[in-house]
Parts: sequence; structure tokens; C-alpha cells
Amino acid sequence: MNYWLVKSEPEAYSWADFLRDDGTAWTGVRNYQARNNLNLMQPGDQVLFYHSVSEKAVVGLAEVAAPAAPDATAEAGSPWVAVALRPVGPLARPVALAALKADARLAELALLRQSRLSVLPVRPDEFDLIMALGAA
DNA sequence: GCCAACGTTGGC
DNA sequence: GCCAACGTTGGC
Repeated sequence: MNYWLVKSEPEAYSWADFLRDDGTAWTGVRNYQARNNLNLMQPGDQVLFYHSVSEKAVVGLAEVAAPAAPDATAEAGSPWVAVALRPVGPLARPVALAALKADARLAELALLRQSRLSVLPVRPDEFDLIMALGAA
């Protein structure tokens, strides 16, 4: 079991949209490093859902429903892939970026080190801590 | 709205 | 193969 974090601008595709759709194909990733992370995802992996830009908080938990497959929104023959994600549930309390930065135990969190990457790995200890911070 | 970080493109 | 120019992302 591995842990990940995906980012979405809520104005483009929000957690509420994700719940409404009861999951979605995570298409549109056009960065090789992010793609490599998508390729490493396995069904059942847990995925933190992060709202970037306007909210800057982890808002929910998703899981991988299907592994990487060619991204249907990309040109045929292109290297881009998508995984299927399904919602697990919202965090009782969103965990703000500021809270992540404030916790010394998250100093190595990939999100903080590579703020522009949209699909990031999360260590098990980091995942547990973020889930604890997001619990009621 | 600005700017830093960083990936990509294209000229040489 | 290098590097300047440029575009995009995302925090502030």
C-alpha cells in the first residue's frame, strides 16, 4: 500500500465535483515526474486530495480504483496516463498548507519541497499524521 | 497582481 | 549539448 497526494484547483475540479461524480479518471497530467508517480499507483493506494491556489488545504481522502492507463484526453500514442480515483471520504477538518508547514514532522513532505508538482508521494508516517490532523 | 520555481522549446 | 527565452503553476 502506498500513499499519494494529488492537487486540483477547486475552481477547475473540486472535491465536491469529485463526490458528485463518485470518482473520476485523473486525466490531464502533462508532467513526466507526475506521470511517473501515476504509473506507480496501485488499486487500493490511498490518495490525499489537495485544493491548491484558492484554498490550499488537504480536504479529502480518495483511493486508486484502477491503475494507470492511457489518458483518453491525450493524443493517441502520447506518453500520458490517467488513473481512476474514487472518494473515500472528506476530512473532518481540512488541513491547511500553513498547518503542514508548521509541523516539523512534515519538513520533508514532497508537497512542501516541490510545490509545483501535481502528483506527489506521501510517506506512511506523513500520511498518518495528516489524517490525524484532519480528524475531528 | 506579483514573482519564484521550474519545465519546455528552440536557436546556436 | 548548452542556454536564453518563454510559459505555467501556485504561494504570497
